[in-house]
Amino acid sequence: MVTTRNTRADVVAAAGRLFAEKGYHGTSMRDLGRELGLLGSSLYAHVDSKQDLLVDVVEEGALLFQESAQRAMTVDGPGVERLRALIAGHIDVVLDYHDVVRTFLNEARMLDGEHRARVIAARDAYEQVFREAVTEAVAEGSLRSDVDPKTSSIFILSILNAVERWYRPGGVLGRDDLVNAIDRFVETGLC
Amino acid sequence: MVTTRNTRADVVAAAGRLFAEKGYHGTSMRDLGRELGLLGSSLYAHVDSKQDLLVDVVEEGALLFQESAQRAMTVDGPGVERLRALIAGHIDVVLDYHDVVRTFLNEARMLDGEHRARVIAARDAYEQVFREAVTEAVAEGSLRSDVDPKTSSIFILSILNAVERWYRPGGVLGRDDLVNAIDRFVETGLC
DNA sequence: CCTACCGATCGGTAGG
DNA sequence: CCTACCGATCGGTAGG
Repeated sequence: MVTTRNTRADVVAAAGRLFAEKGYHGTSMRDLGRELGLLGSSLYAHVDSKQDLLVDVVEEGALLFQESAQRAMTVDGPGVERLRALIAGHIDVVLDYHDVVRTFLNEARMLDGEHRARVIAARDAYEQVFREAVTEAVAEGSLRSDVDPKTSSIFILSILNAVERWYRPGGVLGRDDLVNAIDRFVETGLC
Repeated sequence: MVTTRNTRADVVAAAGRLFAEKGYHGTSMRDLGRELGLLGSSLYAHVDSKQDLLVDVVEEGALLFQESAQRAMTVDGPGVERLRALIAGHIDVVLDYHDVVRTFLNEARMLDGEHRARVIAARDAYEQVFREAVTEAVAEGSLRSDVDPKTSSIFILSILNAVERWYRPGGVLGRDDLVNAIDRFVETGLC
């Protein structure tokens, strides 16, 4: 096996892993170098600063969710179907980009003011897509008329984002089972 | 106003605030000293190590949730009432001990193996109380018979724990409104 | 990507 | 709780 040179993408991916596991401030550039088999100082051939790596990882996360929302909104049919597509798409992102998502959810607050503001704006826009799907589903009669789209969207996203904290692939609960369980819980609750 | 000496409890409380805001690794002992109006080195008159402070804050959080669960389980009547008491109690803890809860939820993973294991055990025991309430509520017919107590409890706790991330007191949504909205969402969903 | 290094800051200690 | 300090580690740079 040849040991090949690392690309910037390799460095960002490794940063995502370590930031997810130990946090941004709990990860040193020397830790990151070790993960890639080089010295901490060598990383500066790829990036200008440690903060740059956090920016890259977090913006990748924001982009993944944005793209997922765009795909879900192309689903035609009733609003409740678009809501289900948003849920399934979110779960896909969480499970397929576990480390990026963890860093996006837990470490974005470590960004400097300007970048943090952009991430918050992206997150708000993403939440807005959920609200619109809920609003449509209420209007078409798929959901109860007294449902508040804002609060409901927060509750749905709370369940979706927490998946990163407890779900482990390969268990008895498969991905489709998970999505179905969330759909069911969201649509009919426990009664 | 007299400037009085800090107690260990003051130090732990300030640590909770800073750990919640900037993370454990993002908070230095000098930051913490500044918060209390003294030098970083002076903190060692109160604690043996920085890790001790994290242990104190996180174990306080674990205790608060444990006590809340114990109170909720004294509620007699149907299981669904105990579930509602668990939900209301959890929200009280989250809103009354915001910083402790944030640190408990986000920084416990920074603990060393032994302490982290204890916190995980406490969290599992707490979740188990939710499962039992759901199981009883299913048995008595308050909740659907095909409800899975384990997954349902995780979803409920996902909503409850996320409150720390978005809810701000003093807004249009009061504490009782919040609890009622969660009860409604959990029991009947959006349909 | 390494060598060699920088000033700053880290958690923590001895002694008062 | 402060003074004075410790060795270790931090993010980062110059030059190759």
